[in-house]
Amino acid sequence: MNEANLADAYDPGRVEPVWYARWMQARAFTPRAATDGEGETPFVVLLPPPNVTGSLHMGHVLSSTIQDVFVRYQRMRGRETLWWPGTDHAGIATQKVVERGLRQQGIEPRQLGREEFIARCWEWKQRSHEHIVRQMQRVGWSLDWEREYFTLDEERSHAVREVFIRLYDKGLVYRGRYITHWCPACRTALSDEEVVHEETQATLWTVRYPLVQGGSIEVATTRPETIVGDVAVAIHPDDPRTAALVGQRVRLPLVGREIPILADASVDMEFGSGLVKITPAHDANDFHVGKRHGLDMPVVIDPDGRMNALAGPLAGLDRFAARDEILRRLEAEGLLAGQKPHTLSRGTHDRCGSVIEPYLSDQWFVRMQPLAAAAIRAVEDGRLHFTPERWRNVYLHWMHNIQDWCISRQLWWGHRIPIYTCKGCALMLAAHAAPAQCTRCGGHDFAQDEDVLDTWFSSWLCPFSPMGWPRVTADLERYHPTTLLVTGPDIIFFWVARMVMASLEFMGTVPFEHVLLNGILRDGQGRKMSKSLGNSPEPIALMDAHGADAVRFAMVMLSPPGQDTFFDDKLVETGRHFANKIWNAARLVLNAAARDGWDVALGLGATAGAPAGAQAPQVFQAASASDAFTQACAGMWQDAFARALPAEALGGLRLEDRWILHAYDETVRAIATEMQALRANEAASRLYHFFWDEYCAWYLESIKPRIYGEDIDSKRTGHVVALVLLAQSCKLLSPFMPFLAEELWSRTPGTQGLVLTAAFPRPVAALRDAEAAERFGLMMQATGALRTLRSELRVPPGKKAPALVHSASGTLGAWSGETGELLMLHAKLASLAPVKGRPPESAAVVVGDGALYVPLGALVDLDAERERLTRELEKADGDLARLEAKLANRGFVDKAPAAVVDAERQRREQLIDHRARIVTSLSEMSGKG
RNA sequence: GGGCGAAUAGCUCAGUCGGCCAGAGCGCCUGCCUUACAAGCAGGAGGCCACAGGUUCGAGCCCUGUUUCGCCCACCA
Repeated sequence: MNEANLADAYDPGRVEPVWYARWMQARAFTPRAATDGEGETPFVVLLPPPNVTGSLHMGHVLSSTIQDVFVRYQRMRGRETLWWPGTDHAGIATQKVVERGLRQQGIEPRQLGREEFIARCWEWKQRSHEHIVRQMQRVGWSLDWEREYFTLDEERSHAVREVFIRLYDKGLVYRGRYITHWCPACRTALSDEEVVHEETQATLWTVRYPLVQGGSIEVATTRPETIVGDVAVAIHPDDPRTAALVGQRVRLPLVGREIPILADASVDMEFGSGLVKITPAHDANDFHVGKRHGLDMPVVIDPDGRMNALAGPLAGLDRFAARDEILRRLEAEGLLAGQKPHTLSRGTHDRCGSVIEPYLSDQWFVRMQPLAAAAIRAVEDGRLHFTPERWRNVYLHWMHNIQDWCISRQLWWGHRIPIYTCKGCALMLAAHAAPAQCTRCGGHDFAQDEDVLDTWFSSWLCPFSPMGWPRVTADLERYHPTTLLVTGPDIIFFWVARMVMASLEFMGTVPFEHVLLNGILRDGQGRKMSKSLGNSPEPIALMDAHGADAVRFAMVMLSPPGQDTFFDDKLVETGRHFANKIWNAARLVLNAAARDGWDVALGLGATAGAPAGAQAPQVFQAASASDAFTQACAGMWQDAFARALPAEALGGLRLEDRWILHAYDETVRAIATEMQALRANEAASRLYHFFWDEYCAWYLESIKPRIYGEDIDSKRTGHVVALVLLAQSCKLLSPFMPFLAEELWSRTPGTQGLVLTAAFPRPVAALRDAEAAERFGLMMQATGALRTLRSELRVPPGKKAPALVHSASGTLGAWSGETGELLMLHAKLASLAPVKGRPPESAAVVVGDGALYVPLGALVDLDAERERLTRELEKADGDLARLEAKLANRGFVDKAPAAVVDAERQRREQLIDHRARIVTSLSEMSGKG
């Protein structure tokens, strides 16, 4: 029990902090054998490992809370459930953070040396890890921390090396000198996926290249600074100028070097001047031209983005400064023939935003096509599903057009490439450790590759590396493949697709059965929430302000699968209000029962030992310590939901009891359906509606006279149903709002253990009661109509009005008993008496098979009432006309399903009746008024 | 240049198999501090379901086209 008191207003800050530790203590997140007939296959979810140096952002909160909802739901259903946590070493991100920290201390990272630098990274990782784990626990995620891994720990490193070695030996990993994306700020190569392309306004310059034989040609370029790296000028073979130009040479402006003009079909004749400069070392397209024609490939830019010695007068300048400089010089020499604005798609590094430099260097690659083939089949033959389904096409399109994966990074923090080169004969061997002896020359001296692997080269093993692969462990056999992966569509290529390939290659199975893509959170302007934009609210601060449960509920309810969500702090208030509502409803139910004394409230004998008295919350606590009481309650809960309520024992269920139990059962069914379809948002909505509108607004209001009244039987039944449904609601709420659910569960008598391990409610056929649903529905409808009437006629809220009821069937049976009593309560009626016809000077409400009349007395003027009735008549006429037209349409009557036609006919009868009674009311009123 | 998504109340969004009068939260207006809750209760206003055609007895939903916005992919210098 927490310090929060049921007498106080809800304060999540006092309720939430204690529970996570209790759950851990109970080892509630480690998988346990299935119960409730929940099959043999465990429900396994892999947490997308957050960057260890990062901190939680709203995207994590959304995605992982959705996971938690499914995990908690399945766990409560009785399925063996495992949600596997881990953190990612995040190569570039972490290295940059540590570098920045060192520079702030005046230390230049590269001078520190590799080993020392890595040691600093580990220190930083240690601190950072603690921070992010605390954050994850704050949100309440039910992860099995006993199985936590780190993508750079020893076991994962072994798996990474093993995978590299196997791929290398199979010829799927190769080293080569190719153009790759290079980040000059991070001084490393990148994969295609790490480059974001954006449309940019640039300039297309036209530069005059003098022909050696005299005259000149014009060449268009957006990158004049690379002129120093040009090795040729290309023209399309079909260009009419080809015959005259090919074979000629031009003299490079400023540089003076002579280069050939050659023909290549990749040139677009329509673009620019139809002549293109070829810089193989600094342009991907030019690289291919260079390959085709066997050209030199001089690198003129250094890894840090500055022009190198080959750039002559530009040497030492940053590439953009060099651009300005060369333009100035070209201009001065009259070689700049023109310039015009030009939009181009420019690549930047997704981590640091620097403009990518296409760069020729030696890198390691994974040959992807052989791996992709299996990954395509797995989706095409249905072993792997996407929700929403359209993402399947995104995945397949990428797979079909897959490019080789550049996996080497010129960094220190990461998995060092397990390649050892013999210093004697240059033989390269892939191995877990330095080989003792060279297999070719017998040498003993080896040098390990200096580079590390792309972070994703460890992440793509997550479906099996946490389980100890390549060792065959019990966990590997039991929990691979996993069941569900929930993640954002932005990492389908980075991660999802690659995991599929890795699992198929090394495990022979898909890594998971379902992929649920959650939406991306956007701010009010539609921008993706990101740390760099600073437009993402700080989740912990949000939880401090509103409670973790509130944030969780809001995120889940407001984010349908695969749809981007515009997020606003205000949305979280919906969750906070709901939490508050739940708390207050529990206060009402628990305190009311306690006030009556638990023995009375629950029909236990006076010997049960539950003290009665005024100190409600304490009474409640003391009561739950009583064994006899606890057992009695527990039995009752069980009876209630295993075999329907023992109605007689409770003194008989009243209409509202039967109705709310029916509504509860409907909700249980709906939630099961929605969860099955992976629509957690819909499940949350159903729960919200049930608890707020049905349980609180109608049911609890209905039973107040009973639980505050004198009739013991009636009181008792009300208490029991209210308490039972409170307990059941705690279970329903637990996946979504686990802290509050746990707190209230612990305070509800008869509950045992933790709610997160309680059995999730299942539908109970015996609770269904169509008749109660119909009668209560009628009462709600009449209440609504009477309330509107009161409001429109300006009856003071405190004033109770007498009402008369007329039934067309003549029996008045429907309104004579419980229905009438409930109506009097909700519509604030002083009395409800039968009447044959419409009394004079009364307002009428037409409902069901009869009408309700409220004598106006001196309350209102008749004109207002006449006006109101006239409006209602117009509406009825409109409805009727529309319906008549529909039924007069032979096409509809002949072709629509019989049930639909019947329903419409029935509705017409009702409407005719309804209208007639309005007309009667009006004419009587005219007669009198 | 290709592909995908969105367009529904003032705002943010649901709307599942085409079938009652299109819903919710927030905001707005009116009235209520009614013994769980003013973080609340009751009532209300507010909609050419982007536009134009089509299919159908019937369309927010299916088809075709158009417009606007967003995203992804792509080696036009």
